[in-house]
Amino acid sequence: MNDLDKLRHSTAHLLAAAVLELYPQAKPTIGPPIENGFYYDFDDLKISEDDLPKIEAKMHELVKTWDKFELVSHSGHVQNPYKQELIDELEKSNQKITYYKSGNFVDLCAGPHVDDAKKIKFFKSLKLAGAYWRGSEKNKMLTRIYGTAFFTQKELDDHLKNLEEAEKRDHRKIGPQLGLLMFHETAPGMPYWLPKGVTIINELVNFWREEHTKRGYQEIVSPLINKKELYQTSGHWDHYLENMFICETDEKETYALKPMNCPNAMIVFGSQTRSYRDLPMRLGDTDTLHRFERSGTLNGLFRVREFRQDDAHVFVTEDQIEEEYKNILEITEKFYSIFDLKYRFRLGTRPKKFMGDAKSWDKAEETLKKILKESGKEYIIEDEGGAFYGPKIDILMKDSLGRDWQTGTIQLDFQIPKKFNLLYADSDGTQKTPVVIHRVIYGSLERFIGILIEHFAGAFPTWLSPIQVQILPIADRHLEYAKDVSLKLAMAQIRSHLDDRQETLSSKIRDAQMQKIPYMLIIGDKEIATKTVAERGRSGKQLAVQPIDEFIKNIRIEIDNKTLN
RNA sequence: GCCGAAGUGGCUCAGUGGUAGAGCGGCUCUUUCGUAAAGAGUAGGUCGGGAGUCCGAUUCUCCCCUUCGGCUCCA
Repeated sequence: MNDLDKLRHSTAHLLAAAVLELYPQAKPTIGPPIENGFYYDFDDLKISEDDLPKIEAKMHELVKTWDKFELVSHSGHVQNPYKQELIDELEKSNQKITYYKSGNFVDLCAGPHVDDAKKIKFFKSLKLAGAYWRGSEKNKMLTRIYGTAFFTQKELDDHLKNLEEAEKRDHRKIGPQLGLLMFHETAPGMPYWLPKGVTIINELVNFWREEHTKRGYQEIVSPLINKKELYQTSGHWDHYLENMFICETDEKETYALKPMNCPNAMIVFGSQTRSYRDLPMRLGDTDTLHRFERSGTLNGLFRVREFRQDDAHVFVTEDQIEEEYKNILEITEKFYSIFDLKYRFRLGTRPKKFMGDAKSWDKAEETLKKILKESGKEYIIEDEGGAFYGPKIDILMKDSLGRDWQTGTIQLDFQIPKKFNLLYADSDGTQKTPVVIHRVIYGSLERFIGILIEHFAGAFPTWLSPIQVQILPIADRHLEYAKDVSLKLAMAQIRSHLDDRQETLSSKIRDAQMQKIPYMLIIGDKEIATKTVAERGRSGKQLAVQPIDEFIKNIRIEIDNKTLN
């Protein structure tokens, strides 16, 4: 444990001590340090966020009486079933049971702590939450208090300031402000994409389509509603029924709204006899999916019930797995570097509830590990984190608040092709089952756009910006020339908007600036006289006064190269 | 789904047991302006929905919906 973690863990003890002073009936459970802070969970503690300042004040008061963290041998907690459960487990596994005492507060604890309690000085309680005992939904829900601590006031202030700054990048705030999307209470978790948001979706999909066509991908569109038999065959009905939208009809058939594309891709592959010469067969699609996510999990664009993926199913022979994975990792690097996004990989291994035999799982996991090692990229392993049909490599990203989200995923599947009896004729004349690689690079377009909004704080690179150029005539007599400029931009397929309101130039600049439009073209007497436009960037910088054709030439290059700015 | 919190004009937010208020935005008029907000006037809200208590509820109570912070889950 590093020093900061020690400090935070010690602060968690102080928090528990303060809570017990104020609420003697509360039962402390556990209180570890975490990334950026610590928490402590209590049972029988009914408080609201308004009580946090009171607890914090008590902590400041108590810590004055604290000196050192002493290792003691006796228990301070009588009648605490949570602590007792931990003690019983430690005894069962013959582990040492230790307690730490500071002031009058004793806690079951493995340590370590800061050497001097006086170091606990710069801390803050942050928020209140519910959390299940030992992380299981079957257990009782406890009251969790989150807090953070630092060694200096400045570090604490900086951290709190960063949190505030991050909130300003929140896609749920910026997205609607920029007119990209909205939500309505009649469709929880299902975004309405407004014209500007659709522009971004289309640009992302166009880019996806171009890059994948080059690499031998073909595109399909398949039914959004299918009979439940399709999902019984794939195994999804058994594994994910509670997360599917079901459609009842007048007839006996039960249908379900498509929650993922794989079964339909299997149908397409199986619709004809296939040869090893057809492989790898790469079938992509961007169909709309619906998943009935639990209400409490919905979160802006990051967790939705309706979304589109930049999906593809690649049918390969076993020999082709490695090379195909490398191709996909190359695509991943291309797609993320173009936005300057930092990502890392996570390998998910065989889950408890899995399909197939353990041996082929082991083999598949070994293959993926080898590929990850060779990629040279940072990766972590999540035990039992695979899909029910195979191990997977996820792409992880952080949002503005530092929360982890999965975007892309590349999954290996030996099982579902078997379920669909997929076959191809091999070179030796025998029939074999293909392996499928399920892969998305953006992940869901919704989540990816959420990440992009926060990453760029709304100031998208020009190629993605819904409006690339705002034309600002200074007075009405400049309107006619401004319209000519507007037309020229349109001819060059540059998205522009002419601000023809009777407002001052400053006011128009302010509005364009707040909409994060990459370029403003200001048009007044001078520009008309010299047949030019005056360019202003959203950074506030005044750029060249130049002929419109020259501006178009430059911005065209920037757009075509997908330059970051 | 669970624990906790919030919901007042398009947006940001005041406010009260006696039938709602500001700024911005919108609209109209005036202004024709040179790099982040010109001036005046005007419209706009069944105070998230339903039920209850009360002479009277936006305000108090209960239920529901949506959203937010977490937990759990995530093909």
